[in-house]
Amino acid sequence: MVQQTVRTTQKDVRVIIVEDYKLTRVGLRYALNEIENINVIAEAQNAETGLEIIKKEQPDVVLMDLGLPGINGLEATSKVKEISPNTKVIILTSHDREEEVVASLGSGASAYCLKDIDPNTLSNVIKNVAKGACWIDSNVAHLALKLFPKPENTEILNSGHSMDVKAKLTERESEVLKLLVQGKSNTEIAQELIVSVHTAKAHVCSILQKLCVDDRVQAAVKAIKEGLVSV
Amino acid sequence: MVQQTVRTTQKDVRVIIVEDYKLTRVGLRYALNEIENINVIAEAQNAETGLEIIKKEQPDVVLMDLGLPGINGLEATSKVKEISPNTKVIILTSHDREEEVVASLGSGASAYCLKDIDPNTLSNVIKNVAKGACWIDSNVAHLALKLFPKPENTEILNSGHSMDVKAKLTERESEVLKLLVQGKSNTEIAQELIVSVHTAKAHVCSILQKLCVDDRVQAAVKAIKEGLVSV
DNA sequence: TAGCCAATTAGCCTAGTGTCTAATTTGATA
DNA sequence: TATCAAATTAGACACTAGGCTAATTGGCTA
Repeated sequence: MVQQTVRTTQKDVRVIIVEDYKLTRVGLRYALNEIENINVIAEAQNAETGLEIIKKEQPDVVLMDLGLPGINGLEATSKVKEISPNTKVIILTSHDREEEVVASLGSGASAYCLKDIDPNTLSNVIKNVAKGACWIDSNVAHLALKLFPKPENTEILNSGHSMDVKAKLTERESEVLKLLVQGKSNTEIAQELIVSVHTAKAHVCSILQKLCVDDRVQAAVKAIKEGLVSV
Repeated sequence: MVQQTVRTTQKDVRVIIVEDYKLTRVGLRYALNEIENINVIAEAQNAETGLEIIKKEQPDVVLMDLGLPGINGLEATSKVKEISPNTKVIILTSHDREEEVVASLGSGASAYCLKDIDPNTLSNVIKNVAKGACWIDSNVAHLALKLFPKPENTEILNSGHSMDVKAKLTERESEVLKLLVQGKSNTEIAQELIVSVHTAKAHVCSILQKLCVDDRVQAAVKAIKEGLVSV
């Protein structure tokens, strides 16, 4: 099978590899340098030296191992985004633990690949991530996707159907809920909305009833989980 | 440029297109049927008929437009995951609003593409999404990525460096925090851990101090935001 | 026009919260 | 061994929260 890709004016994606195992490093470099439009400009076997090079070179993409000695891949990823904000980070690891996937993306990574990825796919990922895309390996994607809040009441989006179970909050109640999630007390909410504490309490009370929860902590958690407020 | 892909034993990815504009539908079908290993088995111009076909055919992938008449693409995506859980949904739209991106992924979509995607990339996305991967278009990926909690204290993951600002929670405190986020009162926490209320309060108190917050609502919100607890 | 609902306010009462000081036990570390 | 941190418990105190009843106002609808 032959795929013809027409990319005439495309400039090279400049890549740096940070990986402690020499064998993997060399293998990666070899595989990627076969690919047109990808240029591995440097390698590092630990985060410290990797960060130095990245600061100097400001590459398009960094391939980052998670299990590095010293500063680990996660911390390194955060640092990369500090010292070279336009550089995209692709995590390349053999771990498939949920915490690591989520933490990686939270640290600023744009992609998460397991090491058994085929080189062809990896090269496509590199090119697309360089442009800003996000990619998560098929073996762990579900772990990341389940984090997104289910839109049960995003009024803007649904066409008036469904909206079944939960009674909609009034506009005022939504305002109160937002402040509640910010950790404001009833007194603070009252001050912010320029109403009496009694009013604030009344709103909170009906929010609790509508969300079917017992107290404001549960209300806050539910609001975040279901995307009722923008976190 | 020529990419050689070795996929001898790969079976076809069965695709259904749900899109109201005939022109786009036909164009998509034409473009995708050019690609090896992708087989567009049906089209629908609205969600209702699309869902019927999907229920019957149980395809590998659905290409879903967001702006459908009647049931919209988001609701349709949720329904797809109900009637055919193994079918992956790729959102194909021209919208780039944050709410829609997040709501799509929350509704069960595995990928979000803008309509100006090049067919070659789309075909790669289809094949990889069919295997379980997640893909987000370069123009909107940042909107989704910023949702992931920044891991400021994921002990398991960091190598002992940094850990600067916030004091680590003890094991017991983490347990308490977890219950707190579930909306449990101090009394309930005490019962669950088989300790006195005083103990529970003591733990909560030190959690508040370590997280630098004033009350348990803020603690819960912070815990969720920073991924200190699995939601 | 009558009725309903959102929003507002008030008082009251019980239960829960957060802070403080103080003390004991246990396991790990220097 | 001496010391330290974590976990535990207690009492007390000032607030805060949540539930209840009740009343007023303004806007929308049957």
